[in-house]
Amino acid sequence: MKKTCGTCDMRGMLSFQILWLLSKKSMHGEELAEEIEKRRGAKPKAGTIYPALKELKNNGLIEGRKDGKIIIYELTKDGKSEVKRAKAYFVRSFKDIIISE
Amino acid sequence: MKKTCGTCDMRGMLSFQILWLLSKKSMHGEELAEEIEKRRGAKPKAGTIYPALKELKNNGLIEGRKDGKIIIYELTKDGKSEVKRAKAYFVRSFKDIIISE
DNA sequence: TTTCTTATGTAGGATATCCTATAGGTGAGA
DNA sequence: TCTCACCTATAGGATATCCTACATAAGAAA
Repeated sequence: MKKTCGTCDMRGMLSFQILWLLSKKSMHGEELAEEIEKRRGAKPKAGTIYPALKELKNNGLIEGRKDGKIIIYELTKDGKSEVKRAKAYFVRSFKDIIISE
Repeated sequence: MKKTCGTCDMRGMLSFQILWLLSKKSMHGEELAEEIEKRRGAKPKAGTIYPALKELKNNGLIEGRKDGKIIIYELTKDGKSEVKRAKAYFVRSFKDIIISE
């Protein structure tokens, strides 16, 4: 994923954004990448998105079920509570930036 | 700064948050660290905040003026336009997370 | 069955964030 | 002047993100 923001690449948001997207709708990897592209302007590469999904799966936050050649990921119970926690932290940290529209 | 969020450490937001804070009010390093602590719950250490300030200065986005023993940082002209750009990117990327309150 | 396309996966490395630990500088007050 | 508190600063390294490049798998279509 290219550096879209000159000042800061806003790393460390990918896993959070994936979790949040999955809390709205179960999706497969490519679909997630496209949703992220809509928001960030750059599409995470395969080598970015799949390792991230693997990590989330290893942590028990998401699980995948095969559907033909694609794998649809959804939040686990732990994933659902984690996304709540993480979102609360995110909002607390950055809310005033967004509401200053 | 400790990992406050289990899922993701939300790295890469520090420089942006500094720029944004300075767009509201000129501040010195310690003050910035305290403002960030209010939002994130953890205070960036000296070894985090000063290298970040140095980098922003090297990039011509902020400048410091000595005032006794403290150095008050403020945005340069470039810094002001950069914070606008970066904020637009941030809002585009994450707005729907916050408005889903 | 062969080819094309799409989705998934991994190895290896570049880069950036952020930390611990340490040290220097400056003003305040005894 | 001497100490104390606070702010600033840097070296060095741990860690995590994200990439490029390559490889695998599986359905679609000729």
